[in-house]
Amino acid sequence: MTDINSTLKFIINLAKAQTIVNRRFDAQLSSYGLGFNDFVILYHLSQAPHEKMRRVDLADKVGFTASGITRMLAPMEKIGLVSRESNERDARVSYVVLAPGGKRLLEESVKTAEHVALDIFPKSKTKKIEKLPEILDGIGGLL
Amino acid sequence: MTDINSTLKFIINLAKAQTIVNRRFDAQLSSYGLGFNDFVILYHLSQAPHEKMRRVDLADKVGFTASGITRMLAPMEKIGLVSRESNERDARVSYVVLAPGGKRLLEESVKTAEHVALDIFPKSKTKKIEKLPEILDGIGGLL
DNA sequence: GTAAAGTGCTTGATTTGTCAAGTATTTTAC
DNA sequence: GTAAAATACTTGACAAATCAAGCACTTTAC
Repeated sequence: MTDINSTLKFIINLAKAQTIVNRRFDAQLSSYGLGFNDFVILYHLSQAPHEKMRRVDLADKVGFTASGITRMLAPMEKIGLVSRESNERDARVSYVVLAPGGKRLLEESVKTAEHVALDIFPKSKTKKIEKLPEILDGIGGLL
Repeated sequence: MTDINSTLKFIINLAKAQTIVNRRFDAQLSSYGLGFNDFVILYHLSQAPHEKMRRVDLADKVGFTASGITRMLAPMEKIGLVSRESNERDARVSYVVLAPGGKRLLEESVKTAEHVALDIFPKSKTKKIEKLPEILDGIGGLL
């Protein structure tokens, strides 16, 4: 019967919740040609100063590896959602810039995304959720 | 600057937390030859009556598709962690049974898994965590 | 100033899991 | 009792993301 502590149980639940949430977003956002992660990338870019970020920093924000970011960005670049800019001081870095197409698409899709979010966590739970960030905090930074 | 509601922000954080947590478990459990999801499967089987489940029910518990379960179980079956049993009444179903090897490995790895969990969410947060299941509840059932 | 270490990014090989479709069986409804 | 719908599972084709390795450039330390 092997039982486990409540923290581990919580993490198992989190994992399950996550796969379900992800599927739901992907389904709803697919009409814009976006996956959940694409949406998240566009969102983070929109928050960054000058709407651009180093790829490494973006990876860190999203919680992916650098290589994952390279792979995700390639098609987004091809269809004009993001573009590339270099740094004069440091030839190693290349910025990802939110391109006009990406900005437009983000604006179009944000309502849908918010709707899906509220559909998953109904308003009644919103208050509780606002207290949660402190719990997730230790893991890897938020926002 | 496109801002989004707090529920959507929470979900974005959840996703990030999840990928980080997952990587951490995989890293620690790899010494047992297990991934996080393998561990979760063994755990669910250990909880089930007679330590067996229909594949469909297991998929549901873990939050995967039926096909995902088929794929994950194949190698576990090969190395003797789980085995297969059929149902006399219904020839469509095949049970997944926790095999002795799987039971042993679960017992061996559970301490490590709990340790990782507490490492991620320190004891100080355990009390708060215990209130969380009700929030995740709407998503897809727990435990 | 130059060798060693560190950083930023990309690429090949692989793993993990999805979706859509297919097979086999069982249940429903008439 | 039989046709249609539903259920359980598997499979081929693919998508998404990892890791390990490599390349290019920069920083550190001597």
